[in-house]
Amino acid sequence: MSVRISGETVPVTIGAMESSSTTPGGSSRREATRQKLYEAAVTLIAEQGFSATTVDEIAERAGVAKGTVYYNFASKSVLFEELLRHGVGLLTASLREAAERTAREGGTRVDALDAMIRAGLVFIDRYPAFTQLYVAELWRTNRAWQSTLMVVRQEAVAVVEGVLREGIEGGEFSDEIDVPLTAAALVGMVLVAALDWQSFQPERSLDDVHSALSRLLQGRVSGRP
Amino acid sequence: MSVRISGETVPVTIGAMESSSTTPGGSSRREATRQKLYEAAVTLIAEQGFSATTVDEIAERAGVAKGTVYYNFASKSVLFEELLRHGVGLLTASLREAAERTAREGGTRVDALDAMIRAGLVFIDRYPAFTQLYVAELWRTNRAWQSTLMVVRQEAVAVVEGVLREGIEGGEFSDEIDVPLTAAALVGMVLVAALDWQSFQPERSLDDVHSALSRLLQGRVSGRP
DNA sequence: GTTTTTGCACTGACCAGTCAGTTCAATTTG
DNA sequence: CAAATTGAACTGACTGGTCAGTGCAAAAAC
Repeated sequence: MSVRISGETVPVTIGAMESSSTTPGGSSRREATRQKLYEAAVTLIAEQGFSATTVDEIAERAGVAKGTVYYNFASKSVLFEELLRHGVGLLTASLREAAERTAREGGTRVDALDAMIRAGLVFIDRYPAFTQLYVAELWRTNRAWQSTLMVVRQEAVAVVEGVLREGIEGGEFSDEIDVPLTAAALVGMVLVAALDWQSFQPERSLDDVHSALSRLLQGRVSGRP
Repeated sequence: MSVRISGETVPVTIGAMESSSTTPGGSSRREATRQKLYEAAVTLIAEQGFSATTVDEIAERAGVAKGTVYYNFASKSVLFEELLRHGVGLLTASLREAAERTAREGGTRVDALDAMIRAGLVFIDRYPAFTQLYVAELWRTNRAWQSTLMVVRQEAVAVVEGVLREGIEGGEFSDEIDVPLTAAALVGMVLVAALDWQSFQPERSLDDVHSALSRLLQGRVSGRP
């Protein structure tokens, strides 16, 4: 069964619903297979892009039969969409944890931003392929998973925005800063610096990158150290 | 072959002209067709990605037959590669111009960076689709045009790095800043803030975005205005 | 005995690239 | 001038190949 919505034919899961996309519990065997498929898909799609990556390739790299892919995911797009949700979920949790830990330990909001920068770098260092793929898809229009991306992006950016707002309320930040734009700029700063680090100077340490970004955050670029 | 007219040596398009891919002169008809193809390709690829965009679509949107695409470009990849070169060339020229203008008018290096931020924003505002597509491809590995991208990226980033280095030499910037990383971070800041502006709050003015980024650059986030 | 996976043949849509033929503006010829 | 010629530019039907998704019987795992 399917329904036409704005020119796209969208499948409607009625009845059944077995495990559903959000994959809450499920048998651990199934979950392990899904995990293998995520891992295979993420690197292939990061390298080649979504359309250029075939389901056969994904199955082969995961060491699984093609039929298994379709047993676990309704389609190639759905696999990808769930992969996105999964990955950004990890990032958001990590950012939130960094902000909360800083607050708990009595740090300032600048400390919190700094901790989030580090958390972002650690994430990118650990999941470079995912980051790459996410950046490549985020600003595209007219794609099936567009709305998923927007929701998921907002979750992550909202964490940064939250810290900025708290800082303004507490008088730590100027109340003239533009919260959404500044948050986006900070995210971009970390994202692009980290991707460049990975791609073009992988020999640098995470601490190097972190301190360069800290300095920029704290306006210690112009003037003496 | 060439002809002298009023002291100038003017090339005359006679016969063959093979043309070659770099398209220096070429007949104006041909050049116009190429331009139409660039414009059609840039928006389609930005929306859908390279692999998901068909040559038929590009031809149709350009109002041209499919054969014409192959008459003008050796392949779909070559069309794309030349498009990349073309676009980044425009950006680099614009950044360089901003830096030079500031220097000529006696501005500081911070002024130069600020002018380059603005130039970047103006560029992205004018060519959002190109920017989007560039970001989506830049960090991919294993693609045919990988080397083109690296060269072309370095040209643009080098302009920023140049200004940073001059600022360090002149004592205006701390000599502890990490030039390549800071340049990448600055580019990322502008890129992501601008793309987010375009995608998620297009009603904001360029000046709004510019002043938010200026503030961040000058470390006026924490503390009073 | 139920769930999950396998292996593999098959289909129908789609698409990059080709090529024989057409158009047309500029040039040459009578 | 007009007719004939030239060749670059363009056309679009066609081809060979690829790939998402299907169907299913048998095996494996739990």
